[in-house]
Amino acid sequence: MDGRINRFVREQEDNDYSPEDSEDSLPSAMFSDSKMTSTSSPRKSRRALQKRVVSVPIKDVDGSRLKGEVSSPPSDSWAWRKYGQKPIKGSPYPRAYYRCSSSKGCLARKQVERSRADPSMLVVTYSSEHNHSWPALKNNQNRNRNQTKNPNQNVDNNPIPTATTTPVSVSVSSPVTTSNSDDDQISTNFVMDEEFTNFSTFDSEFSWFTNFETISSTVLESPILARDGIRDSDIASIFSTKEEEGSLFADLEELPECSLVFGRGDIGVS
DNA sequence: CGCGTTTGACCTGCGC
DNA sequence: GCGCAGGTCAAACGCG
Repeated sequence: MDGRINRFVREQEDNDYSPEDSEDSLPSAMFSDSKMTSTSSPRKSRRALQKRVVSVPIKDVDGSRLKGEVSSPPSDSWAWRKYGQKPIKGSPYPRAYYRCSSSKGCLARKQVERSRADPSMLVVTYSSEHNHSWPALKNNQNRNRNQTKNPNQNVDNNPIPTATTTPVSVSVSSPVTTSNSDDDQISTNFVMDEEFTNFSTFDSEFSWFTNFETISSTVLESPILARDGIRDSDIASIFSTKEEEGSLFADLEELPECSLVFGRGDIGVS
């Protein structure tokens, strides 16, 4: 992985979920209530589930390891344990299911699959939130072990971030997408990436996390905004959603020193 | 030994 | 009510 790739993040709040606003690679059924939780956990309405959908370029993932299956999931700061994989109807690519293993009892989960619209992209859907703070070193050690275990396995690589300055774009999105296809949305993302803003970020895997954090607190995709242009007021209104999103992945706010770097605006990272 | 992945079976929601 | 499809469980196994 070269890590210097833009990662296109979309955030959705299922409160406003409608089938049209999902990835076409994410069948509507996945957003409705299902056995998302174990028998020991209260079952939520599928529509009540919060999730974040992230598109991640996988150009750095060599095809030999793919063999049509889900490639390595985008790394973030957490340890994830794969607990299932399913072929998805209509998609040549299976979907992999991960749960957070950074902390016992953490309900955070994510799904990883390749985008049907753009096989060079991975679509990662996060649901639930971490109920713990920054992963313990123990997990980093385990993850490091995983990296060397078997390169063909779907494991998270979670390197200690090295700070570099990389232009990273953030897509802007409204919770309800007007586009009907991934292609539309992705192309919109690219437009926005060029025009909107740059963020300093970490190199390698951590750029992904930076985007995640940034999106969490700021910007959503918006095909409408993308077409009509963005004003400061628009951005400000989008930024104002930070508090509303605070409950989801709230622990991301509890980052260690690196969280300063994740902030918006002019960030100098040497 | 602890943690990971793999994979088939099972459970559940949803559409018809 | 039934069948399908997505999501999860859990046993088996691998790795260091």
